[in-house]
Amino acid sequence: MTGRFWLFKTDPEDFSLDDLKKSAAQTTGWSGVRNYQARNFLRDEIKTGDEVFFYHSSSDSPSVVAVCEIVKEGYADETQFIKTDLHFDPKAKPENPVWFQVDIKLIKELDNPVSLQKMKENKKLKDLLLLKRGNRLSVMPINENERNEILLMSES
DNA sequence: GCCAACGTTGGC
DNA sequence: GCCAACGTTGGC
Repeated sequence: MTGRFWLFKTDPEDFSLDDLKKSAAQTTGWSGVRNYQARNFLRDEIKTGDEVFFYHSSSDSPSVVAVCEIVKEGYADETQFIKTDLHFDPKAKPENPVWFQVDIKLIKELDNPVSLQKMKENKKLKDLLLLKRGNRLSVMPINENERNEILLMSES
C-alpha cells in the first residue's frame, strides 16, 4: 500500500529532529498548526501510513532532515482547549474543534540533509510547493517524483 | 535583525 | 464585501 507524501516544516528552536528522537517511541503529536489550509490537510487528507519529510526551517541551512510516517490520522488538537497554552483558541469547543493534528513517527534520519538551496538548484524540483515564492504553508503535499528525487539527493 | 510575503482581523 | 492595519513566517 502506498500512501501520499507530505512535507512538514518545523522551526528547530520549537521542535527539532533531536526532540523527535528523544520522544517516546520516536513519535510526536503534530499539534499547534493554526493555518486553515494546513488544517484541512491534517483533518481530511493525511492518512495513516502516509510518508512525511521532516523539514527544519529558520536554521542556518534550512533542510529536509528526516523521513517520518503518519501513525495516527486527524484528530482534535488538544492545545486549542487549554487556556494557558500558546495555541489556545477561544472559538474552539470540544464538541466542535477547529484545529486538528496527526501523530508522526520517525522512520529514518537522512544520511545527508537536503538543503533548501540544493532543492532550488534542482530543475526536477522546480514545481515543489516549498519553493514557491512566499510559501508559508507548514504542512504541504509533495508528489511522488519530487519525493523520490529528494530521497536520491539525500544519498550523496 | 531585516523585511517581503502572506493570512487574519475588524471597521466601515 | 472591501481593504487597511497588523502580526507572523521564514529566508537571508
